Amino acid sequence: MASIDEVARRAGVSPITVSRVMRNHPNVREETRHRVLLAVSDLHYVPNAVARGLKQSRSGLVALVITDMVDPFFTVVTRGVEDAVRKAGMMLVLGNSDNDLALEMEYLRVMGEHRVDGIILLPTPRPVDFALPPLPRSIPLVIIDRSLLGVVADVVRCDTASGVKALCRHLLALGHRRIAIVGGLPETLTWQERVSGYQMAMQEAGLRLPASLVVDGNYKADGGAAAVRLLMANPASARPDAIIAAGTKVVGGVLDELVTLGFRIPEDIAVAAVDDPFPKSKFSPRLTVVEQPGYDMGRVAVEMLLSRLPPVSSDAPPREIVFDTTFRIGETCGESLTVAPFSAVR
Amino acid sequence: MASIDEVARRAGVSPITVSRVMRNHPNVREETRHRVLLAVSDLHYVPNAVARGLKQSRSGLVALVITDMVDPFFTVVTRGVEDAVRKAGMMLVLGNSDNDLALEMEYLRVMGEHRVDGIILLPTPRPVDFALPPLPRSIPLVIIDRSLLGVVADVVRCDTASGVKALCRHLLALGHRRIAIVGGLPETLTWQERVSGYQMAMQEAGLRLPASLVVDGNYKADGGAAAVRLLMANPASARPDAIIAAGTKVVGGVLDELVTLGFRIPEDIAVAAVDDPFPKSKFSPRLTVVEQPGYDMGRVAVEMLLSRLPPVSSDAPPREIVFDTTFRIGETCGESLTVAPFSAVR
DNA sequence: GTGAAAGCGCTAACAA
DNA sequence: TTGTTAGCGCTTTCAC
Repeated sequence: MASIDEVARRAGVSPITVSRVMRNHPNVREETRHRVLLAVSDLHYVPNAVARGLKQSRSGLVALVITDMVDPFFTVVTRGVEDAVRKAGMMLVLGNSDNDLALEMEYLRVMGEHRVDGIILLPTPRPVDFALPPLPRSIPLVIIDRSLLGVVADVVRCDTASGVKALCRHLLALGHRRIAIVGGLPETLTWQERVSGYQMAMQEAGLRLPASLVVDGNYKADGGAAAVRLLMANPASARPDAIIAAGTKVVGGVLDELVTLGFRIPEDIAVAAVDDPFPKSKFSPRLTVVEQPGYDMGRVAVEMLLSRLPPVSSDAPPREIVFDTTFRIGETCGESLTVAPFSAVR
Repeated sequence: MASIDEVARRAGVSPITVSRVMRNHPNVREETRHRVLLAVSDLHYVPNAVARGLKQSRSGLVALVITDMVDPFFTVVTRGVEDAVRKAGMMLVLGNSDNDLALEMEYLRVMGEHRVDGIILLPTPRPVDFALPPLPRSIPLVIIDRSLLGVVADVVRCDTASGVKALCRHLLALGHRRIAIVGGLPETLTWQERVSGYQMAMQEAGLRLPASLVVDGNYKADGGAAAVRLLMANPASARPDAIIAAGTKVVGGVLDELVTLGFRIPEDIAVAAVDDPFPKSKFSPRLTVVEQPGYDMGRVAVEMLLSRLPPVSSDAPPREIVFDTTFRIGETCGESLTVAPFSAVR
């Protein structure tokens, strides 16, 4: 593998001149530039970004540590991050923590060893008093989706409290009264936020619902299914007439379990969700959802990160950017029983 | 940011001793090790993987250049790759080429500059005679999902020809005769393979179907929708009675467009697909599909790559590992008209 | 417009 | 068991 010295020798110049040519430095005579480029192509020279990174103390890498990129919402967040990172001329290093705090810490450590220029973190749930170990060179950190108490970092998140509130109002307007909300992970602010949106809407409607209609989970499908079994085991009068699922995976478990138990949607029970596991699909079931703008959240997280990096290197106090959800009416709450866009299963 | 020299000074040893401690080299006295670790923790020392990489000519990075990680099949491939890379103690660098050949080349170049230890490539379609530019240090390359003519590399792919053949047999057994296959991208071997599986099944059944039942696309939703419009614009007798969609995105467009045009599935027309956009879902529409084992394909691609890296560094001739598809019967081909697991839309 | 010298932080090879 | 020397490939600084 040819190095800059070999190129320099072949072109009859010094290494620094080759360096200047490779970086399009203006102060190079046209004829010299030409000779250098010839040698570069002769030797198939490819600059070594590792050596450059060592010298310049910048790796050109941005890390994304996320819980699970397979969750449709996070997939889109990741894509938004990747596109923005590429447009900034950098590369994305990816790690899935799988909601494992130890693994997340391990990733942060290794990302630190690799001297990534910045880290975007979608944190796994943790004890509230859990401190983030110091990152090398105090690498800039942007937290996405969830907040982390006691950590100095920019935050990009979405106001799902309002979203869930809107969802509840919609369900109430449709005549539903015993509304349940299920599947979020205790200790996460996102779940607390969604529950509080739910409670605000109930209070506003003057309803006092039993706490048993709020069922914790783990943001996964099995938690949604378990919640359904729990709720629907009640006598008919004590069952919910609507269920709000806290996330994309949860809603899958909820729907599956309701189907398994023989309940019809929306005739027997309405279902709504935060985020759509089947975005862009026109066919059944078209879920009624509030959606977070995952792609833009990823994009903006990168922008915030870049503003903390040279040549900008803002040291302004941490900012928090809060997106709004989008409300999209589907068919799982009974709004459009007269429409039959899909008849696959009869 | 503390360097190894500062740690050495503080611990009263030489830098190489610190290096030995950090890498758990055996030849260090317990007492010395202790002193070093103390200094490490005092100074919050984090080894610099960039410097180490420069010295050792290994970056500890594996690149995945993929067309679009948002496609559910590729999402899972990516996850399989990431898990395997992490287990090997390395990091994943990710790039989405978006089926843009120039962007793919650009990614390969930059990955080369960063001296990634290996590259896993899910190639974007290209002219058959398109040559891959040389990678620096001849970085080991594993090609996944598609093959690339004229490139020396290991390949991991899936026998979708057999899968599609099985799908056709199934449709034929159910009484369908005018079977169409739609949505693959011309010039890709995957599409040629799927069409050939289709043709084998038809031949086997003694059917001679018009070539117009094979409709090219771009592996995206709009291509599937366009194919449906084209096919269903025919008089009823010339329309297909079954459509096989070539991929996860295509089947979305196919279903949507059929619904929009007012066709019922499966009463009016059967639909089947290669890969399931809604994996693991029990509710409607449960698609009849053949599935590729994306996670394992990603995992095995990494294993093949590792076998080309030190300390193994096999230089055996290129290998090709071919997975089988899994056949899963759903409800979109009319197999279970009597079952009604989901009634969201009536 | 071009180059010489020095050093980023680390580790391989060899020496003690 | 520990240290010395040298150098990975690049760019910064300063000189010419």
